[in-house]
Amino acid sequence: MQTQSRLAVNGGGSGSSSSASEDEHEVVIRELTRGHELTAQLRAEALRALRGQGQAEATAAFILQEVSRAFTVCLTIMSSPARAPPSSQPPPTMEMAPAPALAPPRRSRDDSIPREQRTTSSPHNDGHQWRKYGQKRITKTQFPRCYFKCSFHRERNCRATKQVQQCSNDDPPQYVVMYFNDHTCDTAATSGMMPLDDLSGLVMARQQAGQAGARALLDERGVQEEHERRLFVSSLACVLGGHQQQSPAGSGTTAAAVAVNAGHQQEPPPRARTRDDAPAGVDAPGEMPRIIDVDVAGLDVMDYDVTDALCFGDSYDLPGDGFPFL
DNA sequence: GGGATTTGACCAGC
DNA sequence: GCTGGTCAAATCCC
Repeated sequence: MQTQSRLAVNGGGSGSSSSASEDEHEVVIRELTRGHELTAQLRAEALRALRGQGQAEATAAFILQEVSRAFTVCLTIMSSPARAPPSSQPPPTMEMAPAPALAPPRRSRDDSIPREQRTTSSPHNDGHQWRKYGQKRITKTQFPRCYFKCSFHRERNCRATKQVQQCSNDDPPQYVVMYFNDHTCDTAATSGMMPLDDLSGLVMARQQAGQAGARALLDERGVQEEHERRLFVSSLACVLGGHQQQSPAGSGTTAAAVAVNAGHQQEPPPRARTRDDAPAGVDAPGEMPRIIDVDVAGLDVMDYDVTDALCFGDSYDLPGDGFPFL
């Protein structure tokens, strides 16, 4: 995050006083808070103005949701103790530059503050691919906690992790999902030929309903989500390009959607590998800059920026309760 | 056979 | 020493 980086540089390397850093820190938090509030107001106004306009309404809602989410993430990071302005710490020197670690450092308990936390009945539906790497029974809790890493943890050195813990036996059961570290893989579920939901939910589902039931669930959801995914990509292309493209019966794809889908078929993403595979930091062959060739109105649409999250992110349930940050 | 999941062990913080 | 987070060998599944 650039703001963080600048602050870190200014606060440490310039030799400025700690009080100046504190002021700067407060200003950043205040401005972020104001930005968050204004975004909420803008969203209300936009949705009122675009009410009943279908795709435009959904797109505006999604974009503003993402803006709001960015503010939330920044505020969470800036408010965490780890980001507190230096007070009595000596100014860092050049020798304090991060040394190459021999082993990936474990997360200290001070860093155990999640960048995001939510309670949901569908912990799997967050638009990313996760791989379970552990499960632990936590004392004084009824249900075990499951630990997930981004599937691209090794390939792209993505440090994003999440923890999923069932918190109630309601129907449907509720899960507390905590997210740690941001995705650096720049990859959401759309990039994969994997099932369109990530596997964490299936893991939980398998534990509860048995594998046969989970497979049936996957098949059913896969068909439905594939259909909805195409509709969303189609809608996005229409909105961005100002085109009102007819959807062929049963297809629901546009030229842009076809381009997206064709691209993925030509370049199937590398599947998640085991620990025995390529060393970390080595990109898989065939990786390419992640710009989807959506040739509408001359726009290049970064896949995560819009299309991924629109198709698979939290806003997948648009326009219902998919706006937890507003 | 390859990849994902399970699960006991290990490690670090408190 | 206890607890939570992660590792990695074993196992499972397709």
